[in-house]
Amino acid sequence: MHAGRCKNLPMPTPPRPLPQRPPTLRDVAEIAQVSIKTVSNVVNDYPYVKQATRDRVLAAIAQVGYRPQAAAQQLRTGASGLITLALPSLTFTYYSDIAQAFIDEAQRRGRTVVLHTTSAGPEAERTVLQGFERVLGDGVIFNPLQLWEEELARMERTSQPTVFIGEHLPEQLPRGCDYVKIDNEGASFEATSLLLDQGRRRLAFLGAIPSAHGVQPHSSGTLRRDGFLRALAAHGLDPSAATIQEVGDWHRQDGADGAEALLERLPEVDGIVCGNDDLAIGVLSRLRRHGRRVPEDVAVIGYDDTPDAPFTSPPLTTVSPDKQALATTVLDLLIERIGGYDGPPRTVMTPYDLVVRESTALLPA
Amino acid sequence: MHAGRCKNLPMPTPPRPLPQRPPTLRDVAEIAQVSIKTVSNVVNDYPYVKQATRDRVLAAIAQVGYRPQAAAQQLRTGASGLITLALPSLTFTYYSDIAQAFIDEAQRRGRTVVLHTTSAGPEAERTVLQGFERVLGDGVIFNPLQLWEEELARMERTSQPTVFIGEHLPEQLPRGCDYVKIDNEGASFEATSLLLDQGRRRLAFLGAIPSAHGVQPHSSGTLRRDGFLRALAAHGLDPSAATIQEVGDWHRQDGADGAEALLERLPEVDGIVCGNDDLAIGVLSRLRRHGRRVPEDVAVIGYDDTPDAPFTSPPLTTVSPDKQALATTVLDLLIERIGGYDGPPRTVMTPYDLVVRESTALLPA
DNA sequence: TGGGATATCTGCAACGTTGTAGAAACGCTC
DNA sequence: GAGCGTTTCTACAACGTTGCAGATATCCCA
Repeated sequence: MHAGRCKNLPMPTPPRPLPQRPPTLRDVAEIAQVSIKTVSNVVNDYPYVKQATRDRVLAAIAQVGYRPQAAAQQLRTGASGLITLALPSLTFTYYSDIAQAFIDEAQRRGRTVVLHTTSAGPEAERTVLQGFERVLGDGVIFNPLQLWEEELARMERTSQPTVFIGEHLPEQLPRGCDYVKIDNEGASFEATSLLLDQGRRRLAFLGAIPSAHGVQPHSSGTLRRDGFLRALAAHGLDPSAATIQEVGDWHRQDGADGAEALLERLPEVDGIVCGNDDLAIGVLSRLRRHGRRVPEDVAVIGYDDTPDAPFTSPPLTTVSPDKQALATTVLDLLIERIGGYDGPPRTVMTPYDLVVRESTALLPA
Repeated sequence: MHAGRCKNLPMPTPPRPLPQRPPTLRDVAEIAQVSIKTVSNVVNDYPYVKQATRDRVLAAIAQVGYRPQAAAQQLRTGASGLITLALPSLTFTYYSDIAQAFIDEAQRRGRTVVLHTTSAGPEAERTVLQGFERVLGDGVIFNPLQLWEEELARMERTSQPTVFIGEHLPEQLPRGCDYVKIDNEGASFEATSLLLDQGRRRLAFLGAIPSAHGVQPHSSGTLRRDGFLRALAAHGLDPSAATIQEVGDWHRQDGADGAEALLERLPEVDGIVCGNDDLAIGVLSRLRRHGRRVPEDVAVIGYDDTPDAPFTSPPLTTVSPDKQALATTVLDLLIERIGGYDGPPRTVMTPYDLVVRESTALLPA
């Protein structure tokens, strides 16, 4: 609360408190008695530097603790080494798993991941598409959930190199991007067939999301449901009579709520194919509460093979996408685009496995 | 394999293929017929710009899709708006939860999170301490696991503004950092007391990690164990006779393995306090396999209140750290330091709750 | 001994932005 | 209509780095 200001006192070099700028090439150069450029050459392993000079420079670097400033490098070279990963939310185990896979794989390639989450909704996703408020990273890995297909289809080209992951993107993608997906429909078909082959006939799919405003959120739900229906048809059942249980979202709690509703609609259900593992975990908790035995009375299948799956009660049969392969493929494509490749959009399918655990054990009968 | 080089052909402006640089202030200025600085003034809401000029500039900005380049801003101003979050691994639900909390809170403050994971070991943690290879963000939030206390104590000051979270940091911290912690010991005391008050007497703590090379990894385990032991003593039991079950790490699988070992050592166990929820989930799965009923035969308590906890079988009693409070507190401190504050290290304790669920239900007796 | 290649080092300019200082135009008062 | 303050705009420099084009010095071979 010191109101008065000393207007005329000439402050001799106001001692800048903390923001003591980190050492620069200039500082190193001064100590090593060489030009700035030579220091730069040493840092960048330019071969034509005498060993003696190199040693002197390296010593100076160590002495002042020099580290290159990413901002200046980026300004000069146009590349930041940053990759933006835009996911719905880390509170879904599936996404935190793939986030880790991407971080590891990026670190392995000398790149750093900037994480952005879009659980806020379509507004947040649109921000991602438009390239954020500031030009920051070299490219984006983007898993949209709520994005209107038409919106994406309208774009002529993405604002920066982009690789989409997830589901339900339009056939016709803008220029400047690629798309890596997982065969949801096929995986769901395979999972459902497993139950049908066991003789179970009163199956339900849990995980459809009612579409609001024409938005199709979690459209992986749609694909997985389609695979479910196709499997029914392939086994001679009538898909139009199938039980499709809607849920509010894809968290554990939604699975629990959905299970309550389902048990009311179809008390004799003997197999539930869930949209993901989190839903399945909620389902298991409610089946237990209602005294249904798994797998004796009801079989349950999840999707994602989250780290939880082997430890649920009983351990959960689930579709396991190859997250490592996903990360590798995506980064290959993205870095190629960052490097200047500008061919037409490419679509790549990555593999999955059906991991069979006790929640779908064969009936002793 | 085109070996020959055309030395003398003067290439007239080689058409740079993709890396078409994004529009700059200069481009906008040209279109709007004003100086670069005026565009900058408009972008930064400098008040002394005529409305007509402002409109013209805004139109030009929209026309070319101008977005400021973070790198140039950082170079000029010295601040990037980036905050580095260094965590062990997102595959622990606890860490992915707090990562999300930090991302949200940072987004709310107009800052972006760079995520770095250090599961690779002490080497990776040392890199964080040294400020990484390049100067990138404005500050770090760092949850070390394996860092030698002495190593940190030896530092005079951190290489950039830092807030530590987690456990077992030295009393004497370097300059330039703060420390936000959770009262692990107290929480564990309270959790253990809950079981003792129910009359359970053959308790075990599961989650100690054998220390290798003098390193004290997961030292939260130590604190939580200490609280456990203190509770025993406070209830008139002999802490030196307590059962402490070691585990290899703190994943679900380690909980499962630890439970197997524990059941062999102390078959009559009637209460297990686990180092975290993931361990508890593994424990529950093995108790079930061995036919032990929870909570009738054995009560189980976890730590972290991960999203799994309400959905385990039975739902898990657990200590719930206030992640939102953690994120808020940490960012407050960090941003204050980034802003130039350079006072001595501060230590802040954030609150927790004991969430009682069925895994510790009272015995009907 | 000359000529060309090779090795080692340097200065300059530019990347896009913003702080500073100041020029120019305007409006007001006496 | 001179003087002064306010509004509006601009030029310049600098942040730290690297590509480019050279300047020397050194070496090898004819």
